[in-house]
Amino acid sequence: MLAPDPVAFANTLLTWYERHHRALPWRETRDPYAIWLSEIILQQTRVSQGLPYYLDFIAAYPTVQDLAAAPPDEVLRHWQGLGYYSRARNMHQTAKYITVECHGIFPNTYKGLLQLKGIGPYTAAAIASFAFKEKVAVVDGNVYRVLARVFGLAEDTASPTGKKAFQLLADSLISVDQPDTYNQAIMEFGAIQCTPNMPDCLFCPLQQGCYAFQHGLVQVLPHKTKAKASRTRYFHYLVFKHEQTYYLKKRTESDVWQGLYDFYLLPNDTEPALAIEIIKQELAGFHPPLDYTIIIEPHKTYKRILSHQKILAKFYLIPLKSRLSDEVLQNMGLAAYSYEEIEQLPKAVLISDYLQDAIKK
DNA sequence: AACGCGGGGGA
DNA sequence: TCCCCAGCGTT
Repeated sequence: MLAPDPVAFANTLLTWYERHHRALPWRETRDPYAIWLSEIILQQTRVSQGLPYYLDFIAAYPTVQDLAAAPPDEVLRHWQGLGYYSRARNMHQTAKYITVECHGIFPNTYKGLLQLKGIGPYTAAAIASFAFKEKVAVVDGNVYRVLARVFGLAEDTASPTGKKAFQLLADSLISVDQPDTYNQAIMEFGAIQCTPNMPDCLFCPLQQGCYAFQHGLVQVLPHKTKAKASRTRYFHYLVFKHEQTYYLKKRTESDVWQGLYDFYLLPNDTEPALAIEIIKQELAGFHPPLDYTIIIEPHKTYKRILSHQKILAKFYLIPLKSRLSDEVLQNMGLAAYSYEEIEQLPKAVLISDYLQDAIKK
């Protein structure tokens, strides 16, 4: 059984797309800014999860100039809950670059787009084709899957040589007349028809020419290297509270949730059994001495599963009888915030969950 | 080349 | 549980 020739392959996808595609707001525009935003949001993110964020973000920042002018914390606050926060930080940086250095004019070629921070091969191809009709093929997780199965391409999608092979094949297949719609079509086909598990092979228009289907390899392709096992981390938060204010800290280190706000965190990953002793030692070492009476030990452990680590967090509430001194705040990187101010700060879902429980009581 | 980076949903 | 998602930047 031969693989379909390029023209037949593209035409089959285009015909399928016409019938089955979803109506999505970023498909109704040629504005490179709106397309850029949608593509950044959809990196490693399902359409169903990203769509509400897209609508909120485009309403808050309708133009690249609006985004460029926004305060960083506010941008991250809109991104809150979506994860991979470097996407928002890089996007903000690039918005400022485009506004100032490019006078608000988007680079309009694949090569030019690739220079921008946060825009890699996939996103450059997506913007170049969708906004400017450049004939360059997108290669994302969907495309890997469709091409690996239909053409029997067994290269590892994670290796550089594998990536090259897929990009080469993808570029050889892209429609000359409709590169933009073709790119949409192959991704949509991967998302709806040629899914990771239980693809709908029975009613697939490419079934006859599909290498994987004909050879019983649908479950095997594409080849991927297994993800590393995740590690477990114990987070012990000291929640300093004075009257109606909490003391929070902006995360600046190279770690999860960079740029977001949380509480004072015990250094390293302290074993749960040792935590309370270490906390008492830390509190005893304050200059000037800390004005507190009790540490309220948590009964609950908050759990977050990230793709690469499992975080088990406990929050030790420390009600203060007087506010922390400026010296202590300086040393610990803390600042006081009212409930209303906290609501406006960008926070990881873990922190939002805790605050929800804590403030409700 | 390998690693780090979120959060959610489906099987 | 495990896998995967319209990937990218850093080391």
